Amino acid sequence: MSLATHAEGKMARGPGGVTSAMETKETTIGVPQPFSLRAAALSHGWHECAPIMWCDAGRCLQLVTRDGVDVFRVSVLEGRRTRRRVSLRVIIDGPALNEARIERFTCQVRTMLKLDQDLDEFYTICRSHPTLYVLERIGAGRTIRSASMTENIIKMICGTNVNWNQAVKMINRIAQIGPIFPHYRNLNAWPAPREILAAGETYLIEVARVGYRAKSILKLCQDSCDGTFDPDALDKHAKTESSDRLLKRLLAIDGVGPASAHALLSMLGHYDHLSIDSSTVAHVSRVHTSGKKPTKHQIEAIYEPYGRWKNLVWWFELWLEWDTAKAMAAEAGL
DNA sequence: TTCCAGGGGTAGA
DNA sequence: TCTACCCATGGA
Repeated sequence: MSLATHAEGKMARGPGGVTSAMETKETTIGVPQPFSLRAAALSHGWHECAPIMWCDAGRCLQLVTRDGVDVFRVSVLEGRRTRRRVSLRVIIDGPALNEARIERFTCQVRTMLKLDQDLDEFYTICRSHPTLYVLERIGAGRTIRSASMTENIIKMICGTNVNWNQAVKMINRIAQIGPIFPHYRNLNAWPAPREILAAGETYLIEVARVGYRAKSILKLCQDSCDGTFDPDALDKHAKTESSDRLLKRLLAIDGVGPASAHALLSMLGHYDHLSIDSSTVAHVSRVHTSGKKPTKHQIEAIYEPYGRWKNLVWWFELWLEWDTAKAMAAEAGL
């Protein structure tokens, strides 16, 4: 891991109002090809939701994150690209940047972009797929998530039964509960469960406008604080448990039903359960059933041949219909 | 005004 | 297990 560093003139406020010098440090992560940071960042709508941002002009993924009471900005850019590997530059701004913190934030980036997942088998499927064969050329195939599963679950609950723009507004208003990174547009890190609890049902309903979802969000935060349920332990379970076992854990969460649970399962790197929602039905109707509304069983049958990659196959079939994906395909000469 | 969106919970059959 | 209905919200 290479490391470059310099201290900036700015000061950051620490515990008890004590200030410490803002620093900037940079490290790199090597990613095997095929990989495009832009394709991963724009793989679905999470990049529109604080504290994650994508700057298309600068081709930069940004995250406001925290360690204890300190708040940091993490910027990720593509560096050197060879035939085999892409180098990612990870630039961290914040106070008291020691090795442990840099390692912690680098791990967050790896988790968000699922960089440790081997997609060779998925790309083999894509090569003989009528539309997905372009993914390898674009460098697409990885989907973005938030580093914390607590954050992913709350965002998923906000996305139920609303159009996406409305979900983004709910999520961004919840994010405003979190501590501010004062040196860059006053953006917030994602709030801890205890901070959401402190903001209370009044904030969630009257400010964040999450409606009936407030009770589910507060219960998740309460269970997390009590130690009754640790959402972030799901990442540990995902390494050893079957998808069915993980699914049971996810479905036990208030406000998480089959569609959300299957999407969350994908965030944990398990793609063997289809996330069937209104967009799935619309996509399958357009692409597979000649405009006829398909049943759940028909959708399952269509994607069954893709085995443990079925949810990733369906998602990227839909993704390739988006204008951003079409533009990336055009740039790749496809 | 009505419908619906990147659904979930619950009651009743 | 399946179906119907209700749940807040806000854009179209």
